[in-house]
Amino acid sequence: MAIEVINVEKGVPVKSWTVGVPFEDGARQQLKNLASLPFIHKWVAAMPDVHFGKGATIGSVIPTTGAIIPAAVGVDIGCGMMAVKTDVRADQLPDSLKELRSNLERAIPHGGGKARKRDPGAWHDIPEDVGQFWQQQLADRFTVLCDKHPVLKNTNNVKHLGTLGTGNHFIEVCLDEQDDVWIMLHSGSRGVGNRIGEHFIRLAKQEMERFFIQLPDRDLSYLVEGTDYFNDYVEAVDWAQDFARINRQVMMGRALKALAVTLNKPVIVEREAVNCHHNYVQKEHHYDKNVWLTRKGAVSAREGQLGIIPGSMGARSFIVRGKGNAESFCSCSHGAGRVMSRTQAKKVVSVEEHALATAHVECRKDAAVVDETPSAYKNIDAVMAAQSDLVEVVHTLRQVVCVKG
DNA sequence: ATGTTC
Repeated sequence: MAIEVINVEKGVPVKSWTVGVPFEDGARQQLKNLASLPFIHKWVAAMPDVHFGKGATIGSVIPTTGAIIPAAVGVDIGCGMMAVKTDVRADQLPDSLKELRSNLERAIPHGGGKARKRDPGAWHDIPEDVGQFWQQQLADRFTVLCDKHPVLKNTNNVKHLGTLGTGNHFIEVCLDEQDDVWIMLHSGSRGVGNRIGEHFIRLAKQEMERFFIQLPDRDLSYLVEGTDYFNDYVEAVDWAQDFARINRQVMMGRALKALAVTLNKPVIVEREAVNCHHNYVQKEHHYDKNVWLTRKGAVSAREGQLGIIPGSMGARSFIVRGKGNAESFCSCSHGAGRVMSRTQAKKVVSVEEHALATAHVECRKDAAVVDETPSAYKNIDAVMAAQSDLVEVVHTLRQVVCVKG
């Protein structure tokens, strides 16, 4: 399998799994900027869905030693996917999927802004299961974080645990090649993760000024290992990643319940759930060194490890198994990758075109979701072909219901 | 992506 190598003057190379999936010059420059930093271990890896993003390129894998770039992790800390296979078969689903969609929409707070003015996509009263998860796994550590960083206090935190959010966050009902029914969802650490991200991005920028460090891009501001801010960030980011994982777990429980209520029968989960981040940083070992591995829009793909690569609304999604490709730092893409921005998509694609492209899916087809239309994304088949040495496809899923945030 | 807001 061919990869593209971009050599960077006074920096490490960029190794890019983008043969057959061209990407824009802006993203290329961002990758070069990253590769020019003095603390990158070996090289920067770019996945086939790579595209321009704030801070660092979406679809990049960044191994660092002695520093972390908070803006490379971004503000949607721990954003990722969860999927389960159920014992339900396609022919057991009702002819009209409208009721299933509305049951899912009722079971899981979603959306924001005008849709719910007082409590945008949040719990009004905290359900018991949510309260328990919070108390058992998140509450104490959050108190510690707030003591050191009071700016984290006035956030929605527990009120957002088990809620979907907005934008490209979604819940889907899909069918695999044997017509077995899956539930798949995409969400992150919501408002509180966002606050953590923004806070430490600001601190990193301040640190750069304090030490007179010049960078090709202020969004590459970093925290230095050993400093208090670094230690606090590692704690906070780890907490937000747990919040995101639990968030998806809570929603999955509720989605399965909504499916059971709709079918008026118990629903059994047939295979172990896959729950993977695609926007995160953690300690990993690569090429004889312990490094901080930032995956911004990339999924871990160690040998045998299962991951989820969603296509766009109306396209197919994939359950994949990692091949443990060392050169990619054991990673793969996190989706199809955008070819146009949200604003551009809304300008270029009509509501009618969007409705046509998603005709086979029970989903919203109004102007507000046109930015998620399939033609705003790269061709998922080309993206999968470009990473055939990173993952193998275990299941190909097609959506039948999609709830957008 | 989020929260707030014009």
